[in-house]
Amino acid sequence: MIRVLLADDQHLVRQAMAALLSFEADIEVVGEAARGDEVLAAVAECSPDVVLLDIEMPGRDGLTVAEDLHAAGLAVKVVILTTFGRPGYLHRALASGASGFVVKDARAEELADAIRRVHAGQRVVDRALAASSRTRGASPFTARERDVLRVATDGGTIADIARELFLSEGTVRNYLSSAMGKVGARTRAEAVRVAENNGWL
Amino acid sequence: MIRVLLADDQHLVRQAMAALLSFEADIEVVGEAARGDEVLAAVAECSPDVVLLDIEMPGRDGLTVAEDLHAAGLAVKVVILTTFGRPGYLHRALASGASGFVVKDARAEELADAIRRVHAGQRVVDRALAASSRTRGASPFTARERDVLRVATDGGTIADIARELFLSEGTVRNYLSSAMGKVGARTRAEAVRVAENNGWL
DNA sequence: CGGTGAATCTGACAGATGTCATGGGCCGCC
DNA sequence: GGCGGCCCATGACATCTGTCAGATTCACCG
Repeated sequence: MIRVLLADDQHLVRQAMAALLSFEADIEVVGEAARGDEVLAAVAECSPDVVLLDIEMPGRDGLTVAEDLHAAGLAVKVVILTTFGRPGYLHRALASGASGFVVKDARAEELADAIRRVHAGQRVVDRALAASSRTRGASPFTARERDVLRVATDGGTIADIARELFLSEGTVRNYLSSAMGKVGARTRAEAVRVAENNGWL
Repeated sequence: MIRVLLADDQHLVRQAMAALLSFEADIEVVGEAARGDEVLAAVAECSPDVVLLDIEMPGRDGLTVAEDLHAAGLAVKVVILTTFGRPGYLHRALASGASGFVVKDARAEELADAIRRVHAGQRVVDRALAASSRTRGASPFTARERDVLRVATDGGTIADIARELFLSEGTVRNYLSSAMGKVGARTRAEAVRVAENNGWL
C-alpha cells in the first residue's frame, strides 16, 4: 500500500483528489496539508511514501517545499501536481529533488500511475514538457533581475520597486532593461508575462 | 437522483470532482465538458438537472455559458465552481442567471449541499462574498475602458493597444487614464491588477 | 594574479506614458 | 428638446520609462 500525502491550498480539490485516489486498491491517502509551511510537520506525522505538492500555496510554495524535503533527507518521493506545465516549474522541480511532475490536465490513471512509478524509484515527467524544460526551463535572469521583475508584477512605479528592494531608481531601470532584453520584451509588463508563462518567477 | 454535468478544462479536476460526487447517494454525474463551447451540446445530450461550471475555460468562459443556458430557457440550474471568489465574478454570475456560486476552497459537503439546494430552487452563495459583490461587484468601467484594460494585460505599448482595437493612441491614453482614475491606480499595470482581482475583466 | 560576471550606481537623453483641456457625434432619458 | 454620458479624437505638456555609457566593488575561476 502506497501512503500518500496531499498538499493543495484548495480544500475541495484536496478532497476530490483523495476521493479519486481512494479507488486505487494500492494507494492510501494518509494526510493532507493546506499550506506549504504545514507539509514538513505533516510528513513527520503521517510518514507518507509519496507527497503530492501543488506549487502555488500560501506559507511556502511547493517547489521550495520540495527543496526542504530533499534537504531534510527524508525517504519520501515528491510529485509536483500543478495547473500549469511551465518549463521553468519543471526545471526547478527536478533541481529541487522532485521525482514526478503531473499537470492537472492529465487523466486520473496517469496520476495513479505516476504515484506508483515514483514510488518504485522511477522519474515521471511528460516527455514534451521535459524537452521544453531543457530548452527554456532555466531562467535567463540573474537573482536581482528576478527580484525586480517579481516586484514589478504588482504594477507599481520604478520608485515603488526601488523602495521595496532598497535600490536606486537608476539601478532598477538597468535591471528591468536587461531583463526585458533577455526575453525580447518591449515593456516590463511584457517581460513579466513572458517570465510568468515560462515559470521563471 | 440529481443529474449533474461537470464543466472544467482540467481533466484531473473533473475526474476528481466526479469521484467525490459519486459518494453522494442522491447525485449522479451524467456528463463532462472540457471547453465552454461544448457545454450546450452536452446539456442537450445528457439532460442534467444541475451544471457545475468553472469560469476560465477555453472556447467560452463559464459566465458567458451561464448566460447562454439562461437565454436558451433550459430547465437547468447553474452552479459556478471557481478558484477565485471575486466579487465581480459573483456579480456577473448572478446577473447571468446562475443559482449557485462555490469556490474551490469550500468543503466537499458544501458543494454537495449547494447542488441539492440549487436543485430545490434555492440560491446558494457565500454570505460574505454576496456582501462584497453588492459593494464592489459591479465593474466601474465603461465597455471601452474594459476593452482597453483587457488588451493592456498583454503588456504591450499604447500603439499595440490602439492597433488591436482600431483606436487612436490618444484615445487609448484617455481611456486608460480614466480607468486608472476609477480604481485609484497610478499605472495601467496596477489598474489591470485591481480589475483582475475584483473580477472585472 | 588577472579576467569575467554580477551587483550597484550616476548621468544624459530619446521616447513613451499619463494628464488635461477641448470638441464633435450619438444615444438614452427626463 | 435639452442634458448627460459614452465614444472618439487632437494637441500640449509634465513626468516616467528605457537605453546606454561609464564606473566601482566583490566573488569566482583558470
